[in-house]
Amino acid sequence: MTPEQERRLEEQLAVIRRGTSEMIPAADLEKKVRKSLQTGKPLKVKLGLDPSAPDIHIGHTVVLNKLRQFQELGHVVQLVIGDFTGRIGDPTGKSETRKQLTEDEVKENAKTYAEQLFLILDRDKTEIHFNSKWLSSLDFAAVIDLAAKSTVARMLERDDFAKRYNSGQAISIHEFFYPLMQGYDSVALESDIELGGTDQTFNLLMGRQLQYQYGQEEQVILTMPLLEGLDGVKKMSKSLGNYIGIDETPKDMYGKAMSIPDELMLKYFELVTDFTLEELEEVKKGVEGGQIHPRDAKMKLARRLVEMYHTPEAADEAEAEFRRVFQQGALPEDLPEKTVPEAELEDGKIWVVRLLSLLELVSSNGEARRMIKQGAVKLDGEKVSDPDAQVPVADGMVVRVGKRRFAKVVKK
RNA sequence: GGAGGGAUAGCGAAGUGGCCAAACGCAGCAGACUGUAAAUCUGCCGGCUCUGCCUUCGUAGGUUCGAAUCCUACUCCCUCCA
Repeated sequence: MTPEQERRLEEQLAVIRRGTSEMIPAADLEKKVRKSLQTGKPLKVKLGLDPSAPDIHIGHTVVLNKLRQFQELGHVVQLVIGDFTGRIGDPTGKSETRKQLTEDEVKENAKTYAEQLFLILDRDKTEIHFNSKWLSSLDFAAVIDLAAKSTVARMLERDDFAKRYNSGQAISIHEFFYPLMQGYDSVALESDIELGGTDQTFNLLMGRQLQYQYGQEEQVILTMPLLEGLDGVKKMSKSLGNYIGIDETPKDMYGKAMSIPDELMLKYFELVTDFTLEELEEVKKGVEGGQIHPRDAKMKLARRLVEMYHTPEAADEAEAEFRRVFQQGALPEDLPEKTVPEAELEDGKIWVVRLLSLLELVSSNGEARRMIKQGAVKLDGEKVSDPDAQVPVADGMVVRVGKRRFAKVVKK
């Protein structure tokens, strides 16, 4: 290698290392990158995607950002859409068997994925694969052959299998095939590197093992830390509702970012923004040393997120809005308008509870009563405290429930 | 194939004839406070025409003045043995 190549090797490794949780094995990574530099052949970096949840949130971006970095280093990304896996359905959720997807749905989801993914990834350096292409044609003999390449003991090393096994919960046989299928994807694509969250470690390792057994050079595993969601405890996920979607409105994105627990702030800075290492360090020191107010740091985070997925102007607006509504308790810029039919009125008046229901500010009359009793309801800024009150309705009246629910009345 | 255990509100989990619309925890919502939709504290948290009424404790029947609790059948889940 020329000194120039050595320098680039170090450069690449530094970028790759940043923020990663584990590299297995680190030595092989260096070997792969070295070889790529020498031969001029880009590395194939694989990421598996679940086809059933095509809404990307910033938790996903932890891994996606890393992929993007690989692309910037000249490598190629292999996205594997697990359509075959998705068609079988995931058995783990006892309460709800995951919906089995039709081919059309998978296609539709893949399209949605692509749209969102290319907000982050470079389209020209991305291959999209569907794993049904190779998995659906395996016959039973081939499946047995695949199954023979691992053991029950090995499967039980996987954390969630081990837990379920030990606590006497069921594990279906075919669940053992999930890691095998995912691993086989790597064989089919001859991947050099596979990325995933730390929870994927076992599956990723399976890819290594299978590649070895099928006589290929083994892929290197790169795991990224899991990002906790808005609750600060559980992994960010759509089903838990603790996520920030990358296609959310600036206002929501900003607000949600502000609602993460303070302790999580720095992790967000590191994993989901494009702040440089120096900027990161500065914020970290500032917050820890007390020079930067945690709220201001968080506002910076929220701002940057909006800038990344929208525009700086949108970020300005979102911030102004946040200040107005939450810091000053004022009304938001544009209130959703809801109509109240004249027929509901009697002498121009209406029962408050009924009004709140009509405006869809509450989910039931019971809730409306509760809100009123708790002093959360205001009509044009006037608190209403009697659940039985009949109130006059004026065109353009602003109804507010709590801090976040508003409606502007339009009579009809 | 045999034996046993289980199914309770969004989730987890108590409750084994009336005091159960059902403890408790989590999540959620509201209020206070603040430094923000953080943290903390307090309250609420099935529905309704709400000091009362109605519908809920796997499903369908039954016993009883009265059932989440007892009986019968069914469905689903789990464990152990073979």
